Amino acid sequence: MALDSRFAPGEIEPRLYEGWESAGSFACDPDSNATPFTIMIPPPNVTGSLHMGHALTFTIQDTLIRWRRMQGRDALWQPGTDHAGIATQMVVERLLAAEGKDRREIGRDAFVERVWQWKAESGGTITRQLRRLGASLDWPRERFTMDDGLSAAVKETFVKLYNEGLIYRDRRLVNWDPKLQTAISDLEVENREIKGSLWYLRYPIERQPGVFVIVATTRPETMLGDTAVAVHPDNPVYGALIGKRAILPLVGRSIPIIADTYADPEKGTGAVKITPAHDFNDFEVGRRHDLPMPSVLDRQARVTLAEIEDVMAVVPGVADPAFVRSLAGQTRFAARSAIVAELERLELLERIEPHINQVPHGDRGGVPVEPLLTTQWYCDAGVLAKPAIEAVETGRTTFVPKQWENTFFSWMRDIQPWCISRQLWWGHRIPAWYGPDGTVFVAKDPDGAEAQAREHYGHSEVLVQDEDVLDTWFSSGLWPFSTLGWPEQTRELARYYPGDVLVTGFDIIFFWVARMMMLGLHMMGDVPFRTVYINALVRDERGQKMSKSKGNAIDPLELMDTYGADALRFTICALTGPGRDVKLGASRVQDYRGFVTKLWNAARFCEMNGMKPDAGFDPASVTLPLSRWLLAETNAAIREATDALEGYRFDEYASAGYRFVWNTFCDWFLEFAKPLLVQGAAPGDAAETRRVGAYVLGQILRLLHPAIPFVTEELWDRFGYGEPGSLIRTAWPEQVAVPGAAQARAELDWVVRLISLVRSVRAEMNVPPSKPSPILLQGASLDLIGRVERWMEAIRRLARASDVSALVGEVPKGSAQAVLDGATVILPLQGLIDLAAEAARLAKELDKLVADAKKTAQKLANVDFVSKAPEEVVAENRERLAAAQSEIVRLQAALDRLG
RNA sequence: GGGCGGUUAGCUCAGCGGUAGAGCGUCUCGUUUACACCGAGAGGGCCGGCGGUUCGAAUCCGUCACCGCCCACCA
Repeated sequence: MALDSRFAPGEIEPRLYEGWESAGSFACDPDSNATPFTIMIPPPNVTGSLHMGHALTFTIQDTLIRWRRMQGRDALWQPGTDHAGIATQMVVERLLAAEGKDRREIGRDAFVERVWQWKAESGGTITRQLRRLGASLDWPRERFTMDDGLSAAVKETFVKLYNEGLIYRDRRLVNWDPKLQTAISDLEVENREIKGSLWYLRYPIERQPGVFVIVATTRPETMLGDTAVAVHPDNPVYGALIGKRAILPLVGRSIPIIADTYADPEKGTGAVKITPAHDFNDFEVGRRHDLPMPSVLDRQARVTLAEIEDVMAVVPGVADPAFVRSLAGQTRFAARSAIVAELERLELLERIEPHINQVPHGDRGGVPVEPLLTTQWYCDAGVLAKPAIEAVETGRTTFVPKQWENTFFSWMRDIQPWCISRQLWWGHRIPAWYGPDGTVFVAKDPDGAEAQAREHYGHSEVLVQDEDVLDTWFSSGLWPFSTLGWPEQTRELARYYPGDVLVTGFDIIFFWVARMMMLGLHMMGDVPFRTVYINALVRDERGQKMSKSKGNAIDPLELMDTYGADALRFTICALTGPGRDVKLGASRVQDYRGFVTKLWNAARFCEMNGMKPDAGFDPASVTLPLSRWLLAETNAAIREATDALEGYRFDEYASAGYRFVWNTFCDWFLEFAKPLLVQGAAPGDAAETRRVGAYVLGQILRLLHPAIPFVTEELWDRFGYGEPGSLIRTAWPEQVAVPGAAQARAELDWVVRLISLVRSVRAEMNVPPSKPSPILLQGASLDLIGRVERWMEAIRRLARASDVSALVGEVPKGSAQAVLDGATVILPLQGLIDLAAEAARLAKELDKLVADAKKTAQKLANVDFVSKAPEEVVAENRERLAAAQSEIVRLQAALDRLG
């Protein structure tokens, strides 16, 4: 069965994954008695393909779920994808455009059909890629936010919230994306800094020729819809104008000059134009003063004059309706230029200042958002937020790291009504129907709506369903329970809700986490998950956010092809500390690929030396110090790894595994084992070493399986630790009782330090490895001499020693010397070392020790320290001083001998 | 404008009251029963600045300086 000289992820990984999947190894078991452990996948967009952020979050989730599964929990990692309304609709619209078609041409039903068709053909990309990563999702349970069950959950929720008055229709200003021609929520708006201008406009005061009120604006094109100028009631400059009227230039409309505290005397000129239909603040001012709210931009953000036509008037030198009419149908940008030019011509442009402002853009469409007055469906998030806030305050749900709770609170405590309707075709169509007179009937299906209508009208009526669909996040918000069968009361729902951990990025705390909390608490009466682990954001090697447009995105699939999924996964674990972001480049993955190779080669060595799994192995039965030491170290590694995972410290988990495999198992255990395994070694020792080596390798494979499932499973199978493919379901390692552990550790620790010391001296003195030297110990106890006897062979090999013995007689001339605990270590190397260099080396060591001793002595001479510091700290310093002093004596003697 | 992070070895980051750590890189040496995707060794840091608390501060508090992020209606 000899292992190949290299681990070949390309062929091994897919084979193992198929094995696990077909064996049902990822499945939860609702019938089991085990405690459930549930992670709901944040459903990736069905249009998506795996990017580095996915690789990170899903690696972490898979590591957690595999670990808990090994701990014997009934683990459910619920898979699925999101229909992603806008994103998916855009993808299919682009396809249509390539065929020269438009969705309006083919009609709603045909378009939706087309999207389903697209989903059937291309929607599996992301799930295939998740498999490639090794994600152990319970695939037969895969759900889609638009499938029948989840659609039923959406309708159920909508109807309930509507009946409770928590969903309602309202006509107000909404963020409108003119490119996609749909309303979007506050969260879908991102501010971009744009270098623009601040235009100062002169609005003539009525019947006072030559008198103007000057207003500053960043959006001169909206002036067509101005219905007032506001000044602060205490404004010293413009206060006198309150109550008078101004003439709106170009339009000729007479508008009042009103007093409103919104107008800040410090900003602009202190007087502000009010355009209620195109600015959120102005809308509020308009409501307070009962102003008209004409829209002057349509759904494509082109100028429309229908609502101001009747107020336009010719005012020579100020207003010219003919000019205004020429703007109709122009884009807001064209209209801006035209209006500014015209105002300048009329000498109504006071001045222009350069100005940097934050311009709201739609995050999908990428064009500036236009506040527009429309009727939309809203969800009363304020009411739903209260229990969600309380749940986090009382710790029913906790965030890791905890600081993210502040982010959650700050948004939830100031939450705005959530606009849930979208003017799209792809999504959950709003279950509302309208009668001929506009009466609204909300029901789960048309029959329900008709029944309501019959009751309302006393006879049947033709009803028309609302054209709009729901915000994608409405259905995602139900994900933690809709995927479990709700509104049906399934046993899965009873068993797996609430989930244990939600793993996600901070960027969707508002979009998704908050909505799940609100809807989960309201619909299910309990939080959707106990813990929210906010994972790091992936950045490139220079710390820049990865994005396609910047061209700095690293493709995880490419990395997996080159280095294997395990290397990528281990890298992610190793870099995922408690901080905020992870800088990841190909070179890091290459580095950690070395670890996978190291493990593979260590296993090869074990195999070559006949280390075979033995189910009957009893760790308590070992007698060799090496075995006992290794088992004690294994215990420590198990504790560290388990603690790290408990605390979501994936970096510490990875580093505990890394250190144990590389520094403990390979660097020392295998090296110490070599002399025990050669021909001629004591057969009993060889047998025990093989057994303990095989046992610990097995523990290593278990310990690392959650992070690097493929290479560990492959080795597990090849060695025959269990049935092929069984590691994934094998118990997580527990610490074992090791007799004589403390003594064995003390002994091995000393041998390791002796070897390291000799190596260090030889290297510093440039002694060629081809020139072994004896090691003489001066002042060593009988106990130490005993150790030396036991470890003679290992010390010979690893420290390049020809022999090790107690010093008899004088120290040979020209020896290198060092101090280890109470003994002087002497390497007779006459002729091989430069005595001056050796003297310098010893002097340097001595200086260091003297400085250390002095510092410690000073500390101990400080009365405050001795009286106030804890007893053990004082004792520790006393020991430190004593040890240093004894070492100084020995080093000084060694230096004197060199003379 | 409000809030949150960060500033530790050349690079990437741990450590968060008891005399500075890791990985990678650098330099030197090395092919010895796995591994050169390797082994051995070495060098390298007034822990951003300034104050304070403490017997003791990289670690706690204050303050300043940069860097990054989130939120916000500033004409």
